[in-house]
Amino acid sequence: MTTIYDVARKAGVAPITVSRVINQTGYISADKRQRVEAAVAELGYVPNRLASSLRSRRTHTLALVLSDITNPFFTNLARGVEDTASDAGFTVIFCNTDESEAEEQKYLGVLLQKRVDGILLVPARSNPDSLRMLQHNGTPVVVLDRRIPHVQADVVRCDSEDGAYQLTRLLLGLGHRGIAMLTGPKNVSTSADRVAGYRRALNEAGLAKRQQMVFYGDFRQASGYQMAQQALAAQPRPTALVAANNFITIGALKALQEAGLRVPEDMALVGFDDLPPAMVAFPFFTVATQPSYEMGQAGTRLLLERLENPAARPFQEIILPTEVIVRQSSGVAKLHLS
Amino acid sequence: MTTIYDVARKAGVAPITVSRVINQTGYISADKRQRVEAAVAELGYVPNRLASSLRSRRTHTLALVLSDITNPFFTNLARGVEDTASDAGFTVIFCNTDESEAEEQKYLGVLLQKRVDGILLVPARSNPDSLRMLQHNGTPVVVLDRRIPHVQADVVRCDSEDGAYQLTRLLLGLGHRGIAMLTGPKNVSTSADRVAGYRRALNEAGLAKRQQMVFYGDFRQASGYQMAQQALAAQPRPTALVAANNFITIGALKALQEAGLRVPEDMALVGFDDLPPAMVAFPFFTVATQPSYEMGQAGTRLLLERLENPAARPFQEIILPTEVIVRQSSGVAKLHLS
DNA sequence: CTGTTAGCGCGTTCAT
DNA sequence: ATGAACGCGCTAACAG
Repeated sequence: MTTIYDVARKAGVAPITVSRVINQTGYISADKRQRVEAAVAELGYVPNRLASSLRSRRTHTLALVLSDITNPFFTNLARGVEDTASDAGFTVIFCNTDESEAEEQKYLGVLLQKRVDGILLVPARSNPDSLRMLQHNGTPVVVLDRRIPHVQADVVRCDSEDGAYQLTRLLLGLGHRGIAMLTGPKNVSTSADRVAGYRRALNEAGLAKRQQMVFYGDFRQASGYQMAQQALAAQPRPTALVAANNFITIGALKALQEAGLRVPEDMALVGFDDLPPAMVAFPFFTVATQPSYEMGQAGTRLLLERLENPAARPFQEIILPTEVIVRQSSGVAKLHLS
Repeated sequence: MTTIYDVARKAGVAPITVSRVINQTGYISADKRQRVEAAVAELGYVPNRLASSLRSRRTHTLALVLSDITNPFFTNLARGVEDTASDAGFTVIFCNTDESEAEEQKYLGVLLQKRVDGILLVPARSNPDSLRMLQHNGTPVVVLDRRIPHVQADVVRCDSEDGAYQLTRLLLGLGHRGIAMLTGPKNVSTSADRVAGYRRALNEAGLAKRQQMVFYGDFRQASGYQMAQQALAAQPRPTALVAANNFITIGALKALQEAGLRVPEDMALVGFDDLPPAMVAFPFFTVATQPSYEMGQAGTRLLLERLENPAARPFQEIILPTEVIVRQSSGVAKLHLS
């Protein structure tokens, strides 16, 4: 493998001069620069970033740790991260935790060993251990999508509470009084915040706690299916469902279809997260949509700033707005029809 | 930052012994192993893989270079890669080329500098330059999803020709004679192979070349939309469309809807690539589906084998089968109805 | 089973 | 504007 020394010899300069040309650092005379560049081309020299990173303590690598890249919400987020990082000359390592804290720990350990410059973390749980470990280690982190209570950190997330509040208000406005919430794990902030928004809307509408129905599961389709079945078995049976993410929404729809119920005629169904237009043949669901690409973008920018200037500014929390898109699945006013 | 020397001093052993404990290489007495592990824990030592990779010439990192992770086909493929790599102790760097050869070149250059152990490449074009460059450099590569003509390499892909053949046969069997193909770029093998399968089916049915209609675009929704409009303007107007991927299919559907045409009554529509069940409210499209997760899995296994044992076996080409799933969008027999 | 020596390829630091 | 010397942290190679 050819090294900086081979290039230096061929160009008749010192190795450090080659280094300076490659990294565009310091001033080099046009003459020597050209000789170096010629030698690089001739030898097909490929700089070894392992060695340079070891010496300079910068890897120009970020990591994105998330639950499941298979979910379009996270795919878009990942794309936002990658585009932004790439523009700044960084590459990105992706890690899927599948919402497992053990996987998360394992990956974070590996990433620290690889000395990534910074980490974008969608925490598997509200447990602060992982984040504390990273902060203790000194690796810059930005938390994405979710909060971790009682810990100071840079965070970029959406307003889950407000999104759920709006969705629930919409259903209330359509005359529904029996509204059930199908959500993810209790100790994931998005899950908890969406429940909170749901409860606030019902409380404001004067519906007491015993008229509030919350089902906890996880963020996958199978769970949505099961929770919807539970909701159908409840007495009194709800007339509307709020699903805490896209996969839960689809799972719930399947359960309703199997039960022979029409949406929205027999049961209204709304949910969090929209699907990209390029994936949907028949847009149907009323949703609270989150700007996932922008979230990845903003998080990466924040992280890159931190790298430039560690501890230059206090921790920041960026909260992006959710937007409700009304389609068919929420139905039209029931009171007036009946 | 604490190093292997700090650990060695604290444990009263030589640095190399620490190295052996950490990497589980060679035999170490239980006594020393425990002392080392205690020292590691006490100091919170995190091995520097930059240094170890520099020395050992292995980074335990793979790269996946693909066109767009936002497409569920590639997302699943990526997940197959990540799961397999992770199980083997490798991390994965993802790169989106957006089908641009320039982006591809740029990324490959960076990856070589980072000394990734191997590369999984979905080539942007059939152009062999990138692959040749990697092979010349000596970095193991596995080509995924697409062929690169006239170059020897490990390849894992699906049988695009056969999938398109089957889809077209299905339409022929339903009585269609005016069948148009909406495909991607001419110089991407999946695009070309699907055209070939389409033509073979039509040829076998005795439909001459002038009765074959092929529209070339790219693999995105907007392109599908435009190609469908062109197909609608053709004389005679086709009665069925074959789309070369999922995004083209959706784009085509939108164009048909805008033109006031019903699918499948006024126009049959079939395509390549299914969407994951968790994303689809109403399964509608008749498709040729590819096992994308398995493709990522198989490709990664092949690559890992190569790393273990460079040049131990000849290049391999694994061709996975496509499967046709019949749903509504292809319609039922027209001849019998009319 | 354990240790010694040396060097992977580069950039920091200091000098001129 | 350019260079010399050194070390980043680790493991290959060899010795015992």
